[in-house]
Amino acid sequence: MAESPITPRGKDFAAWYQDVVLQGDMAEPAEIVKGCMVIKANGYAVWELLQKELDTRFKELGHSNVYFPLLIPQSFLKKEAEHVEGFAPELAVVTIAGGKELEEPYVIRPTSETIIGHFFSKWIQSWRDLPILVNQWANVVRWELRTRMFLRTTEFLWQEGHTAHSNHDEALEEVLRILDVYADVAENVMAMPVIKGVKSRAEKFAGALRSYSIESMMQNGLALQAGTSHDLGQNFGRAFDVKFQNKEGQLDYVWQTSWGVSTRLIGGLIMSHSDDKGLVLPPRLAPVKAVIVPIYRKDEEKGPVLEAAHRIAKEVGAKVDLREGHSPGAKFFHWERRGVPVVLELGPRDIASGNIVLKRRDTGTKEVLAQTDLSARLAAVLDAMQGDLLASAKQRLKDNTVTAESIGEVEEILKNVTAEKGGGKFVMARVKDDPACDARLKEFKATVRNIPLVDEYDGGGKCIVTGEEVDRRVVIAKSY
RNA sequence: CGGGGCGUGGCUCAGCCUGGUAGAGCGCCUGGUUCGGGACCAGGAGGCCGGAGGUUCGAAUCCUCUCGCCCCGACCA
Repeated sequence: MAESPITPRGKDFAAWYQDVVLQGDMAEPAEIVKGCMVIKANGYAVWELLQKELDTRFKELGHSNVYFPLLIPQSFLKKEAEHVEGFAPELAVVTIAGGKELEEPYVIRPTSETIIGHFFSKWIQSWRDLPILVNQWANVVRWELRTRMFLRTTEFLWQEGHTAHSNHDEALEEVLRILDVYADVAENVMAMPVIKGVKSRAEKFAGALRSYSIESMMQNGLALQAGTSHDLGQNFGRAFDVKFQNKEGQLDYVWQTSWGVSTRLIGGLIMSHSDDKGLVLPPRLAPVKAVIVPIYRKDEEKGPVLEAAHRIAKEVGAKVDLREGHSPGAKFFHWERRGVPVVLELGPRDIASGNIVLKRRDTGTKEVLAQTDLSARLAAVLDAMQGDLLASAKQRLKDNTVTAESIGEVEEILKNVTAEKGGGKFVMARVKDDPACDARLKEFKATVRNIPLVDEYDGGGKCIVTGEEVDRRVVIAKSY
């Protein structure tokens, strides 16, 4: 047996991840463009499926898609004090265009709150213009120091929703509604369980009043922020003079929200389910759900096998691997690495018996069934796989979540955790929402991931850093 | 930007110390035999050794400069 091209998870989780991305034909480093990647057909197809799931939900909630410019006047970024401070280090700036130095440089958008604020101020005069609910599918650029494919690249794809409301309650409702959409897609489409919560003040989006996130746990126990939804308050309204006249005839600044998920989700998907044999995709996000590998020795076997393969493929919506010059074994490995949920083997023996062999990607189990039962059985298997992937991810999250009662205990649990070696945990401990406490955790490279919206633990008690009373435990972890 | 490493066929690398006709494995192409978990045989294509300068009769190899990439640290969806 040939050596696997994939580093086992236990040996080096980071190397394993790279191998799975590459071998699964999801993406490859751009090389010639620092920190960027090429998303390949198999990866982009997953993104398209995710886009469809999200887009449908956004539209059901009344949002419309729009598109704002990639280039943003540099001065815009500076209008919101916290925002510029947060993004300044990672901006790419265009200073020359058309062969001439620009009077005012453009930044390539790292996010679009500022330029959208500008247009909101033009569009909004009255409470009757509100709410505005828009979303854009776009690319953004953030000059990151350390990149990893899908998880953090210089350029990435995402959606950013932007809404404006006449009061804070309504804006906050929007923020939480979207957080629910994200959690729904993560759990029910991606089979990736998440914890909904509020970011600590130290970790919130630059310019937001509060940020909310969904956090998930990867197989190495590291946390991944899978989506964020921001309550921007009136900060951008003030910065961009987005005013409206309310029912009482008074001028007020709008209350805004913004929210996004990115191609990072694909990284999360990979690190949630894949194994040492390669990519594992939940059926709902698998571009190809089943592949038939035809098996034949002699020419007189080839005809009937291919004929049956095509007929069955049509019936159940599978793809037939017709490549010449590859043995069936090589084909099995090929599709396995690419995360196809089900591989169907069809050879002379099956033609004779009217059967077909079905192999499930996640469990590796094989079953022989009558061709006539395949359609129903395939649907059931895909359904079961979707459910089982979520169940096992939930179990892993549960198994690797612990409580701690002192800062020393937290440090002891997390100090030796790395992306390569793994061993990460979600440590539930009481920590006050104070940047000084976040700083204390940072001493051993851990962060407050979020403060869960739903307290599933034992309520309030004393902060392990300051000793002050807090009302619940927060999620502490090392993260991507 | 600090510390470490690396640039040689498409990929992974050997060769460099001790200068003398550019190599291996994988992949690719052709033909044949194979095919129920990574097939085999035969033939073949493919490289100004990252770039520039220098030393030398002669440089992948020695010297100087340069460019780029990867890893570790400080920032982050």
